[in-house]
Amino acid sequence: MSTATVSRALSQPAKVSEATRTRVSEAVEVTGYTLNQAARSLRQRTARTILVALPDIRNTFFSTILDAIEREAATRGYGVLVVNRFAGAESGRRLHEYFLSNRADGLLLLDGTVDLAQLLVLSAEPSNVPLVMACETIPGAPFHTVRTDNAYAARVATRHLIAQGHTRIGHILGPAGNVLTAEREAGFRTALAASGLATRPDWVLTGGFEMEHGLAAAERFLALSDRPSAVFAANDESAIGFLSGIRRLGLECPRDVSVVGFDDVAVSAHFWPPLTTMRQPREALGRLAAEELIDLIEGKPPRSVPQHTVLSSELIVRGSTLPAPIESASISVQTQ
Amino acid sequence: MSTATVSRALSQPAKVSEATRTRVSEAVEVTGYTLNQAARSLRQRTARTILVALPDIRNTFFSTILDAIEREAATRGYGVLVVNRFAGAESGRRLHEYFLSNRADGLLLLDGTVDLAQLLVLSAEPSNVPLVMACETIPGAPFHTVRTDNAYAARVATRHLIAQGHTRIGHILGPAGNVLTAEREAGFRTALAASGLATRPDWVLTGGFEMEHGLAAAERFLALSDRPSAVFAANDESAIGFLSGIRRLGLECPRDVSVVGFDDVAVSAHFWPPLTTMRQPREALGRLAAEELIDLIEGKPPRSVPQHTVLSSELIVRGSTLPAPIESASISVQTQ
DNA sequence: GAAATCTCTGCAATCGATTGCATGAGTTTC
DNA sequence: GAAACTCATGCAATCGATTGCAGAGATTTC
Repeated sequence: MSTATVSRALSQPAKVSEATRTRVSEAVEVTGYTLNQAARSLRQRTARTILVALPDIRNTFFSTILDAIEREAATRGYGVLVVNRFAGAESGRRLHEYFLSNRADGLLLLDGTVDLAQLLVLSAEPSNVPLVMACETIPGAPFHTVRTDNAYAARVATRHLIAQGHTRIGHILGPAGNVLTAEREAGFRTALAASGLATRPDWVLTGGFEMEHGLAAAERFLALSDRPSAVFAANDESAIGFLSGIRRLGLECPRDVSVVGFDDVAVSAHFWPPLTTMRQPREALGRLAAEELIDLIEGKPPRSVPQHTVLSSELIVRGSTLPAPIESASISVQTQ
Repeated sequence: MSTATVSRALSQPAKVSEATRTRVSEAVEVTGYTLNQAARSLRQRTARTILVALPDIRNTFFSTILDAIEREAATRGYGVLVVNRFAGAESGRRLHEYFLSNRADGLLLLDGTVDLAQLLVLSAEPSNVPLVMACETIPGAPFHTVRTDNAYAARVATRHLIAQGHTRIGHILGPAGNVLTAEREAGFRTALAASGLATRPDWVLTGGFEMEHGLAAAERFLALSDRPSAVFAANDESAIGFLSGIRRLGLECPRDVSVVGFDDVAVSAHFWPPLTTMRQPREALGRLAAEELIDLIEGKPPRSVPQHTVLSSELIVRGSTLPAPIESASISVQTQ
């Protein structure tokens, strides 16, 4: 029997006779044959692998999404190559190295701080690398995206504080230069403006997506002579760091300040106080992004126009937010 | 110029003349040539990729280790394929699929619940897949390992409670069938025995490595008529879930019960109360495991005897443990 | 019953980088 | 100056699965 027949028996069973198929499977069983993926990749110009590039895998937000991506990819027969801490000077070279070298068939990019020019080269002729951005996107870039409506969700979070009577509301920013930071800050400001509330510059604290950033923000918060009664943090990690910081310095949440986070990572429900937060549909984000990318790779249906999937987040109210204390409930005055 | 010369110019620069080398690099620059990894893999029977199989990437403990692995692999020019939720019925087939198919050159296994027979087949003739186990190992299995001394660390954690005067000490187990669970329980029991303390069966609570498990353990803890004054939890997640659970049910740590965790994940320092815990050197675990595996793959030096690297953990004392309350300090009676 | 059609299989080229061997040019040795 | 040697390069085979094409045999059509 020729190798051609064996190949067909394994890859396109419909093309060979019942008898041959059986003989082949028996032989495979006996000899323990396995396909050489490298040879197939070389011939088919396909790797059955996707590359996932993310900013920080240690962050639970991303690791949950990676989990979902990996599961979706596995069910469709794709392997997942992971590149962590993607942003930075090296990212261009690394992209180049991975693609056009047949290691991966497509790129799932979870990092919005990558040089757009590099990405455009990659996704255009002649390489034409299928590319999907998820979570963090680059506004206006011609790629398929899967994300949540961060600005709207930030508005919902802020409105929750306003609905509780807070009028003095601060914000802990995400990392500088990150699109999520900008979107969430914009939503925060929109919500305040819509209620006729002022945004005080010194109540918008620089921060980041890690607990240490929230901790540092707490120190600056404590140093304020006139403090807000509520704070919206750009994500749960910074909220947790912030709570940790103010507690060390003698304040208590929600007695002295209400806090809303963003993401609803696993620990938020178990923290003390349990964290009120915007829950992002992380499992769906990862799954849909992987689906989208693999559809693109497999070219069905051929989509020339970038597809934008926007999922929505959900407000989870827990113990870290309470109605504003009486002395600051001057809301009735302001809304007249 | 022949393709052979180009190949040599790129892979073994010493073998070609200065002039040719320059011409090749110029041509590469101009044409934007990149190596086809699939072709190289096919010819060299090498993928420059390692496979990392782990039980749960969402767990920060593992995601930090994966971060370290990825960094080490990247500096040595290796890609990282990730397979999550590895254990279970499918693991045998998946191993088979990935290896012997030239997708990866070696396996870094962070999951001790995989069928040993399958692994032995994989690592023996004729496939000879390089294999390193890290964190979770299989006792007695002939593989290189990188891990911490869990039993000893558990003893240290328990001794810390004993040193604070606790005599009534409970334990929240890890997941059933996990080697870490067994080692940590053994260390716990050894420490108690060494101090002449009894182990009460109803104080050893079933648990797991997730917060929900700690939460469930808290309910069983609360149901006890006679409770321990301190608890050693198998990891930080279960400790956090436990703390969350007892708080919901009206108890307070460390007033009513002291708690020690294991791992020192990022949130433990920021939790309330800040968690006393055994810090595992996660970065080193990941880095050394990756180094070990790649050395093995590259065959230098050829090691026929499995190498066992054992790192040590460090007790981080924070606010979740306090000296035993007076009424239970009947230690003087017991040690007489 | 001849022609047309269909089904299955084999032949051989192909993907692109690597590498053993051979060759020719240049250099050293005695 | 001939022999021995070094060095750089090219030739051509190789890795293993896939696939266009062709041909053998079976089946259907008129």
